[in-house]
Amino acid sequence: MDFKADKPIYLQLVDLCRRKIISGEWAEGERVPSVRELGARLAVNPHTVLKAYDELQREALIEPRRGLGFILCDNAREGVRRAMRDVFIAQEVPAFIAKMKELDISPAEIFDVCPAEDESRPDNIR
Amino acid sequence: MDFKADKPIYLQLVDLCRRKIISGEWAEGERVPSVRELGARLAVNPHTVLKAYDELQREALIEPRRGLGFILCDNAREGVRRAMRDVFIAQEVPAFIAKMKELDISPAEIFDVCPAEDESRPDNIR
Amino acid sequence: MDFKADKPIYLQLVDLCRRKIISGEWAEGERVPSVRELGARLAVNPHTVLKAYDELQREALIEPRRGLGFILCDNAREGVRRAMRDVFIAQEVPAFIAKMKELDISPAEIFDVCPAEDESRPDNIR
Amino acid sequence: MDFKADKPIYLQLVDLCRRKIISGEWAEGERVPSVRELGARLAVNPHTVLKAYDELQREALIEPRRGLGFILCDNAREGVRRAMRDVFIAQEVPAFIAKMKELDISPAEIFDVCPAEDESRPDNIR
DNA sequence: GTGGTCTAGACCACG
DNA sequence: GTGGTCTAGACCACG
Repeated sequence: MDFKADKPIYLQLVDLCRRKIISGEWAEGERVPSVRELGARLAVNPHTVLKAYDELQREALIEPRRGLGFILCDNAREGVRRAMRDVFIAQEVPAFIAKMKELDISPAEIFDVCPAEDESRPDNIR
Repeated sequence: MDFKADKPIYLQLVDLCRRKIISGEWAEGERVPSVRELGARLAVNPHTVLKAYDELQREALIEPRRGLGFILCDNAREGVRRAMRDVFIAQEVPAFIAKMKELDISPAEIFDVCPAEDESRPDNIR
Repeated sequence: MDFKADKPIYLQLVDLCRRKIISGEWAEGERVPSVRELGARLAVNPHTVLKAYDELQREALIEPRRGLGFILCDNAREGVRRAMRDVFIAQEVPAFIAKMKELDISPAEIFDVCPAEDESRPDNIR
Repeated sequence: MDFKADKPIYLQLVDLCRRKIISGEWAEGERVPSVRELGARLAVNPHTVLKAYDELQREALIEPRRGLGFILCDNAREGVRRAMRDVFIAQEVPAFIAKMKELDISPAEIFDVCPAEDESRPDNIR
């Protein structure tokens, strides 16, 4: 894992964890990696991992179990999914569209870049 | 102008200037606002504006004229446009598509959010 | 350290750092003094030191380690040495020679000033 | 004439004038170019030329003649020559030698760059 | 008027 | 502890 220089590592860790949650890699009700383990695996200070876990805890996605570590909360997966969808639809999509217009990029150009394997181009169906 | 808290003001200023350049609001070969003027207009310290101008200067978009201020370089507009398009196509579009898949969002949902006023979905008109 | 008045302090700091690099006083892969420490030692504002470090960073001589400070890059020593030699040979030597001619100063006069302790005038020894 | 960005134009003008004086291009007792003329020729603000002339006047190299402009003082040529030689010998030569040592550049390397057409290599004589 | 530099002091994120 | 950012204020050279 390589971290970008322009964003705090702990926030990039939060993103990473969210992705592990919605992908199901981390299962609800089970332990997530300890801060030491995750820190070692990613070559990051355990302190920094803890700061990311603090954030996840504040969002009620993980909770501490005395002597055990952190476990993934029930409904965490759906919770993250919904929250990320909301932000994506309400903020990222409009920003993306606005940037397309500003740069005068047509949808066609985007289809060229990303050939839309499946259902993304309606006229391909049937 | 309101600045977001999660990104340095001077970088947001760089973004703002780039937008003024590609929109043509700033004309090539002419003076751009002085650091004092832009700072006053945006309620930002001139020093912070200068830091943004330093970056634009490093990208060869503006150049200082002693005792006069900064001039927008020739080709700045096309240069910015091309650079921003390249980054958008090569990085932002793929990241956007990846996030769509990750969140299981179909193109249809995006069209709902952003009704694509004009040519972007020609086959839907009437 | 005393700074000359006709050159920005931060540029004189850059020169100073380059000299510490080529002399080996700063070792590759190790921390260089923090901006606070160097600032205190030289009676200069840490902000000014940071401005010098920014320049060194742009030249890929040092790189920041979050929360730790700056590290001297690998190959920094040889890189600085080569760059300084190139500039010296291509620009400073010709300018020096040109000035000698302009002022009608013979090489002999320079040897008088600078007796060339060792190998620089071998045929004169004994 | 192209001016370097890292040194005030008026000081570069002073250098230029000194060179015109020691080369004899400007003759003692005769008018030097007016600030307007020199400014136009070099594409520099006359105000800036005047600032350079102020400095030359302070060094007693030129003096104003009411209604005429400035004339080059008697002994200006020898005066400049001596002053520049003094600075060259006392400061620039030692700095040059010091830099050679610092960069580990031998006199031989300099001879390679600058083949010393005439008397600069004693063993070439006779 | 313009930018360039420097200081002093503050607050912050990071590790 | 570290660097990064920002402000306020000052002084300067330049044109």
